Amino acid sequence: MDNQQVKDTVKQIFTEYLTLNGHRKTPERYAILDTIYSIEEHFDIDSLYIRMAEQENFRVSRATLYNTIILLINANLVVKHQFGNSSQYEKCYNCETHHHQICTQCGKVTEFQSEELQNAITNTRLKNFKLSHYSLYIYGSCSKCSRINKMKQKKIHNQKKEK
Amino acid sequence: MDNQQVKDTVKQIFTEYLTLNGHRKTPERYAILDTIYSIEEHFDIDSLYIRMAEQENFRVSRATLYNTIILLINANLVVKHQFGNSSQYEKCYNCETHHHQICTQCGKVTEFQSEELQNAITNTRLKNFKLSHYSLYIYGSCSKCSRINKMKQKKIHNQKKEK
DNA sequence: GTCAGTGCAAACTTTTTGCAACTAC
DNA sequence: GTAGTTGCAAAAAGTTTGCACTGAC
Repeated sequence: MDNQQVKDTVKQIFTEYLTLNGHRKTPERYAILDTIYSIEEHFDIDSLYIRMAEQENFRVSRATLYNTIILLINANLVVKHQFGNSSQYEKCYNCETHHHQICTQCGKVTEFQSEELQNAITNTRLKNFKLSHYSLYIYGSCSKCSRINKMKQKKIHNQKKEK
Repeated sequence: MDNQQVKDTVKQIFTEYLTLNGHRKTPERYAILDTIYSIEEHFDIDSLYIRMAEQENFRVSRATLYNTIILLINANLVVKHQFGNSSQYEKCYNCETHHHQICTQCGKVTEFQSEELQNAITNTRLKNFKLSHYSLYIYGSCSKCSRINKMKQKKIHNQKKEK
């Protein structure tokens, strides 16, 4: 499925969702959906706001962005993440399930896929709970920060030797 | 290990951490650690603040709570979670690893354990990344909200029949 | 005695809310 | 026409920061 096909499909899904729930089909809502499905990474409300204004030339208020994002989450077209200071969002239709690695030192977030993990999680039997989606955040040190740490430790080691 | 033993041990660990990193051993820091290890569930800064003031009779400023929590996270004695609006924290020494179920409708958070899942995650080979800890958040509907949803759907179904 | 740590208030950031104007239905 | 949406600005909520004072070392 190419990008335009995905955009058309999610537009359809969103339209159905809006109709079913008695919400109006405003140009703002479709413009926001379209922009989100042009973004490949995570984004927060502020960067979405700026992107829409600068790249798409479409001014919407932040309040509308917050409102619309909630609808999109309920329609299962967007997922919300909470690492760092502000909430991060991500399109989720037709996207591979992925997991997140978060470096606790530099804050860098990278993604990785693992079918095994995915299966292990979705096959877990949950008591009194109906799974809809999940987020796995793995915290630790990225290669860059690990290297810096090693160098620091070496430095301390050498200083002790000098004494 | 009973509760007091755990408290003593984490106090030791914290003392080591403070010494090693050239931080001072203030009464505030130990009072905060002690309070946190009296709390069984998740908590946020505000509820910790209130609990310390009301139950422990120990006034600390919120700023100090934020500062100290960072030290405790670095000392691996507390973990930070981010669901809902404010950051949630949790003691983590001598605690079973657990995973979180979050109801997307009522926001209720419950915990569950699964060794299989735990093993699947910790055994995952990560590229260029050194795991220190992780968080798994499973979103969906709790039994209560699932029941409400079913009733709603039934109602809609019946209404259609009437027409 | 010195400087890290604390308390307080102000500042800042992110998100929510109230209200008038607008527009999809 | 009407009620759901939008934009704006103000408010709220959570967190960080600057500064004077305190107390651990």
